[in-house]
Amino acid sequence: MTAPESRKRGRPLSFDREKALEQAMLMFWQYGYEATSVQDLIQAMGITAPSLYTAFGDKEQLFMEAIQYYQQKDSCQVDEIFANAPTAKIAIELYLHENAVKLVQPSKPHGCMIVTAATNCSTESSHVQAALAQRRQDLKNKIKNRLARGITDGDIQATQNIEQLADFYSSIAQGMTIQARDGATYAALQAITQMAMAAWPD
Amino acid sequence: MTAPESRKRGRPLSFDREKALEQAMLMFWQYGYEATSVQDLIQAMGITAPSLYTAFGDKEQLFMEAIQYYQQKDSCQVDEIFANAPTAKIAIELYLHENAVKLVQPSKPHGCMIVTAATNCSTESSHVQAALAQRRQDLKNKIKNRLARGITDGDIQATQNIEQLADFYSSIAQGMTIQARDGATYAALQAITQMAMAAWPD
DNA sequence: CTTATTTCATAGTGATCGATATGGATATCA
DNA sequence: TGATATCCATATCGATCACTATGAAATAAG
Repeated sequence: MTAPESRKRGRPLSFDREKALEQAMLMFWQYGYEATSVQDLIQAMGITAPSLYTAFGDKEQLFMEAIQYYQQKDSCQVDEIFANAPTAKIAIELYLHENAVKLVQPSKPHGCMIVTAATNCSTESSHVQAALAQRRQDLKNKIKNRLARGITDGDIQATQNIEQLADFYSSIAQGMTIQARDGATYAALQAITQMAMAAWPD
Repeated sequence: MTAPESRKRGRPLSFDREKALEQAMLMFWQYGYEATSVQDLIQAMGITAPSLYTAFGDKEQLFMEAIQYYQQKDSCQVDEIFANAPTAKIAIELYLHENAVKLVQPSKPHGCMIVTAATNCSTESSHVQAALAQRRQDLKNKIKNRLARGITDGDIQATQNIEQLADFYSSIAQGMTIQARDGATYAALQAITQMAMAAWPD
């Protein structure tokens, strides 16, 4: 019962779709959604405008795919980190450390794309802005859930306000992004991580 | 030796320049430099395009004036806070508290304009971006100087790394800005402040 | 008054924005 | 082979971008 080898009918793509997507991601990552023009994109991707629109829909759909690609390739694998960490405190610390690594990758834009790629938006692309805000909320929820597991596991006291803790540590990650954008080194980001962990309520 | 009462010659301005500047600031604050069009500006300011260009130069000069106006009217008066605080720790705590107030003013855009107004910029306005980065650096230097005074005053141990402390607390302030943009309440921001102060090295 | 100076309102500048119509080129299918 | 499907290249769409040329209106100086 194997599915038929349904190969596509017409003329095949003359470019590597994933490589083109990666180039688009790098542009959006560095300049943000609106400040990156379609002209900029097709130049970086090495294709023509009609090719972009047939392969990716429009600028917004391309951006959404770029965001997805970014989360898969260039951001923290937070699910994995949280699942494997033995305690909530170690989970947060490992996350912040890994975050610091991702924020200052050599020959990549600095900072987190989810935080920076759609801060300045006109009303026409407010739903793009909202989509990124949702992803930031998703991360905060993941942090909160990991802290809740810490209470279940017994490594966090049940009296702790995990909502406030989640707010604090997601705020830390976001502050590190601005610092990275402004030229902070990996060492400086790790120092911020270290200080943030000093605020942990033991 | 008083200067002569040099009144301007031609037709006087038919609008309140400061009120127009304030409206422009609000637009830039909310949407950022590039995403705010001149059309948006003149509509909010209630003037025509030629009036804008005569009174403020061009879009970039208007933005720079708006930034200055923002720092005078709607951001923390950090110099005053730092000068009057008895210790470095109290100085930082008062600053973060006051920052939280400014980040979620009712009927004003949330978050700090210096952090958010030029994150997504094309290469053409990279110097606008650089100007805001410089102001963020200025703030970090002020924090560092206040911490250095703490060592002089004897309320911080001389062994403390004030560079790292300044990085951390400016990172906190910037993280709070993103939280405010994403809908954090005043109480939530104060909780972040409280946790950040728990990291203070006593 | 006349003259000089500055602002105002109308209208429109070239450039760039995101997106596409058209038709030829290249592939699979029968 | 012919029919069908998809992609590529050229050229261009209307809308919007920041900005301004033109001339009338409003003030001060002489």
